[in-house]
Amino acid sequence: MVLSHTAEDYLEQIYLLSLRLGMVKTSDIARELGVRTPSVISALKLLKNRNLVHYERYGAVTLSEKGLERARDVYERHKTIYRFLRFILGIDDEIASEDACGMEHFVSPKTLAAMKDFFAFLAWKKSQGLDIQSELRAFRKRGSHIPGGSITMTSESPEAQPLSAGKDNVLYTIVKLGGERGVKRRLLDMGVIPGETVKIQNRGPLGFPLEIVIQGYVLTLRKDEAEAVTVREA
Amino acid sequence: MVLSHTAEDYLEQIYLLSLRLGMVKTSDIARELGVRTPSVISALKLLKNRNLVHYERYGAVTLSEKGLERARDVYERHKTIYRFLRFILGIDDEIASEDACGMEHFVSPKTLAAMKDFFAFLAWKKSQGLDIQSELRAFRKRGSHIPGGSITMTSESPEAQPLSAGKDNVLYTIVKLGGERGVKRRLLDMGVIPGETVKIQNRGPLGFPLEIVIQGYVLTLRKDEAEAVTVREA
DNA sequence: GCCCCGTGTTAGGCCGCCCTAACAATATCA
DNA sequence: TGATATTGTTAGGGCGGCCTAACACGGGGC
Repeated sequence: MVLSHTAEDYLEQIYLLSLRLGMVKTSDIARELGVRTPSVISALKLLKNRNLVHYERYGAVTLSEKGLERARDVYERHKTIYRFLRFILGIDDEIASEDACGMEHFVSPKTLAAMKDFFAFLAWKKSQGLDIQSELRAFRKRGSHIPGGSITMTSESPEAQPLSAGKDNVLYTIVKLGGERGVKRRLLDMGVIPGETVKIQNRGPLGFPLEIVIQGYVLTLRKDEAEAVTVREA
Repeated sequence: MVLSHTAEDYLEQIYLLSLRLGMVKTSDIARELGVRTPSVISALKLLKNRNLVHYERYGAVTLSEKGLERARDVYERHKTIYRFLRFILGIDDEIASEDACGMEHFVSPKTLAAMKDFFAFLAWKKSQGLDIQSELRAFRKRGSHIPGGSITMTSESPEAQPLSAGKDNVLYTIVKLGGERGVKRRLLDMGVIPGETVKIQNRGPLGFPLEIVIQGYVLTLRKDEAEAVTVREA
């Protein structure tokens, strides 16, 4: 069932309030979500039509079977993200909570699963005597940031060529992106954009994939991706 | 300047299209964002009123100084999240891209900074001969998930007490949450909810903070937080 | 120069979500 | 029990964002 983010927020909040207070009134929901009661009422009507809540005029709000399931799901996502932000990335609880509220409606099941796996992984490493969490904390405290920084140069020099034909350890300026939509999107996602400087630092056994450095990050480009990138020597 | 998420999406897309195609037409934006051209037009009017884009009837769309700045910011967030999801959590590019699109409007600067630090941390560890990234990949491949699982028991037995007065290594069922709003919210964020079973497994030198186990996760509770949790022996 | 076709634009409607103002029900207390 | 304060609900409006349908502009073939 497709549900708007606000609807999910209402469900989640009803769930949490029922845990905290036992019985949920419209005004509680309004206070908690920072909206006025009429907004809550109309939201409840919508949720009732979809059989997600039980609600009669002047009565208490309760979740239906389906509503409870959905609410728990949203809350589960919230918790996972919150914990991840707070205990792995080290974000303060205020901000972690806010970020989690925003992100909980967008995070895919796979990403969520990966976050949970991450916890398991850290626990496992810890049981082996390696406390990555506290090492990371210490690392951040030392104030080490991304080393190297980005090199940005724009030159008007000679021939443009596909990056796939480039040499190792030469600095290139990206001139243009080609390729079809999927490839292009992926390149842009990774930060491969015109004007940026890039270097091939390594490659796979058959010449591909390329390991490139851009803006201080190391990325891997498949052959079709490298062919879609037009560069010029910097 | 406060800007809706859709407005940010438009700016970002205009930026990316200008990088890819040089000149941006309304129809390009529509195609890319999956909306119809009239929607683009009205969005552009709004952006123009805010001095974020330059745009004349039947003309090309370009970003203003301010618009470019904002677009770069959104794109920067997108990239960081995408990279984090893809290269640290190991999500496939399709899903990572979608998730990043949703999350980019909600992630706080601190969280973003923490993600970048994480990259730096991994690079540093790698330079020390420890490749956490590939270890994590291998770990996930083995299919290890959260060990232990959650224990859920509900008993109707004796006195309720604050968790702060609890003994170590005894299983408690959470009955109720008290405390003021901030504290309650934090507890709920962490998954401390009525009905759950909890155990104190360790504590700080002066009795606090408590290290508790809930649903297989280890959390730390300050004194005020522990006092707000009413429990009963399970 | 004229017509036609594709593309860009305006007009106008719908829906979700929020609001304020006014009204209805309930609770409180003399 | 009836007057009053509190709380909940309906009515109606605004705004953002999307749509379709209808209209305007601009370039290519003749």
